[in-house]
Amino acid sequence: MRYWLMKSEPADASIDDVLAMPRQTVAWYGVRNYQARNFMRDQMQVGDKVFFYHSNCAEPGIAGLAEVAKLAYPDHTQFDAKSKYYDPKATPENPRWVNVDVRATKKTRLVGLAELRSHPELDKLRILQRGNRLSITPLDPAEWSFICKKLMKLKA
DNA sequence: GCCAACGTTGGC
DNA sequence: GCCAACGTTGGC
Repeated sequence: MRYWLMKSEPADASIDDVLAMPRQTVAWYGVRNYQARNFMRDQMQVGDKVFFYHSNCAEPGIAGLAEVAKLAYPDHTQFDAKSKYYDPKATPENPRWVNVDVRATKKTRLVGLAELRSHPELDKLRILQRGNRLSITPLDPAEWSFICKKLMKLKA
């Protein structure tokens, strides 16, 4: 079992949006970064735990809990010429991009960047490193459980 | 909207 | 294989 933080732009898919979907599940399509793709393709297992992170929005931070619901499979948007995620170099015989399915399990209070940064225990968190832009990053178990404890408290 | 940081592209 | 130019990310 591994632990992940996955970024989503709330304008695209917020935690509320995903919780409102059938089976609270969404295909995590549109990842076009090789490192993030490789995490999904090579490491994610059904049942892996996920922090659902809101990025590029007024209040960036962890907004909910989720889990991996389906192993990686070809991202259908890479074949769709009308999609903004279309990749002309990808073919069904030779897909370049994959996605997992993610099931949202719970909306949490929002734990913003400033709060995350305030804890020395989270110094190594990938999302807090300078210049980090990866949309999918692993957490170690200690980081996961530390943040979970924070989420259970009402305030920072 | 700004801009720092980073990834990708493509000419050579 | 180098590296400059360009595009994207994402907090502020």
